[in-house]
Amino acid sequence: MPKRKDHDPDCCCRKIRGQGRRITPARHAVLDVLSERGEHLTAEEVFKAASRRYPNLGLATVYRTLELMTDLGMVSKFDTGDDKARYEFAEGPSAKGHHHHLVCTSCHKIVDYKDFIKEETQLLRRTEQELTKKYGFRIIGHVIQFCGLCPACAGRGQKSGWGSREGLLKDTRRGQSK
Amino acid sequence: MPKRKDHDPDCCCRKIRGQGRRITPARHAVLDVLSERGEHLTAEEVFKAASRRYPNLGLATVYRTLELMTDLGMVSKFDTGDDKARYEFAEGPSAKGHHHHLVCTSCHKIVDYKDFIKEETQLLRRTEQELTKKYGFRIIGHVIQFCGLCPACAGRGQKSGWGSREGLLKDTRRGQSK
DNA sequence: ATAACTATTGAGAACTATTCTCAATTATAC
DNA sequence: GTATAATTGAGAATAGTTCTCAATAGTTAT
Ligand SMILES: [Mn+2]
Ligand SMILES: [Mn+2]
Ligand SMILES: [Zn+2]
Ligand SMILES: [Zn+2]
Repeated sequence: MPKRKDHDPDCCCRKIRGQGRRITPARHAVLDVLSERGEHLTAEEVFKAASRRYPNLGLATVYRTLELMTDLGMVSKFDTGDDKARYEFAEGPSAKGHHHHLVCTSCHKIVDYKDFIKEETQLLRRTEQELTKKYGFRIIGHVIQFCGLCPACAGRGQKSGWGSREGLLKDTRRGQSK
Repeated sequence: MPKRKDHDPDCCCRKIRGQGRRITPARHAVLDVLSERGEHLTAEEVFKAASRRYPNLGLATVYRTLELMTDLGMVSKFDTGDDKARYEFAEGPSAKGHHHHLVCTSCHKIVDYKDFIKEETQLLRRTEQELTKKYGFRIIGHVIQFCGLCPACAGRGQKSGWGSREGLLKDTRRGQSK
């Protein structure tokens, strides 16, 4: 049996409506995919999956819908360093609640974690206040992400794109590695 | 008088040499710009500035050099959500030491901050250990970034690209705003 | 239900930061 | 100096995302 949709249509629709915005099949399809097909999806992945359900969906519409959802706070958009934005539900029953990401800079595997989230949240709140007072920013969110090598990639010394260190360097020189 | 170069050529050169790598004028030019011209520079900005010094520098070379420096850990690369990677010195006299960023999602102003860095570092270290134990990742680095609206942008309700919330929504509809 | 209004859509073109290709150059070791 | 292979510049190529625009279809008022 198919996974159940649990994005709570009523709640979502209520949020989407407003400012003259409309509920459309394309938007439903995107929401459905996001709630059924796990998380950390790229726009392309959302597009492929949602197209099955709603065959003449356009890729541009997926981008537009994801942007809207993000702006509404229903979806969170993030980037793991592979030049493809990723999206996941930020609220509603299928959302995992507030969590952060551990990313493999080599294969781009993403792990959700909540360890120390309590402490983090506390520290973040204090930091936010300090930053607001000091710099006058109206703080809206934060990005916390650890990067490293997953067990598989750590095994054979992989090159990591982000913040890698000597010893893990890609060999960019010509010639065949004898 | 011009700002002094303070990227400590000896230290840098020592790091660059190795694995058969070479010191070249192009690499020097990039290093110089990075150490003299402040931080948070895009590749294009580095290119323009470095070209003045070394007129037939190629943009591709700048990208290659910045990637190398990043891999060597001399430079840190980050992204503020405007689809342009930014670079800054990570170590050496001109580096500001470990700090994090506060980013305006509207005008992309970047503020360095060190508030609570001590506490953050402590928490991060504990979290890293926990994550390593639990998921087997070899952790290499982290990204911590607050996003919000700078005083100027907060003034007139700007749209923020990342994690914005209702009330700050861009009006995407057609027609002229009466 | 019907009509009017206008937000939304799909298709493809356009955009743009970054990477790739390759012959020519040049830093380095001997 | 010579030999070797790393590096370079120029431009082409790539790829994720945004834009354009005529056509379509939610929504609201009638
Ligand atoms: Mn997640
Ligand atoms: Mn900085
Ligand atoms: Zn991996
Ligand atoms: Zn701003």
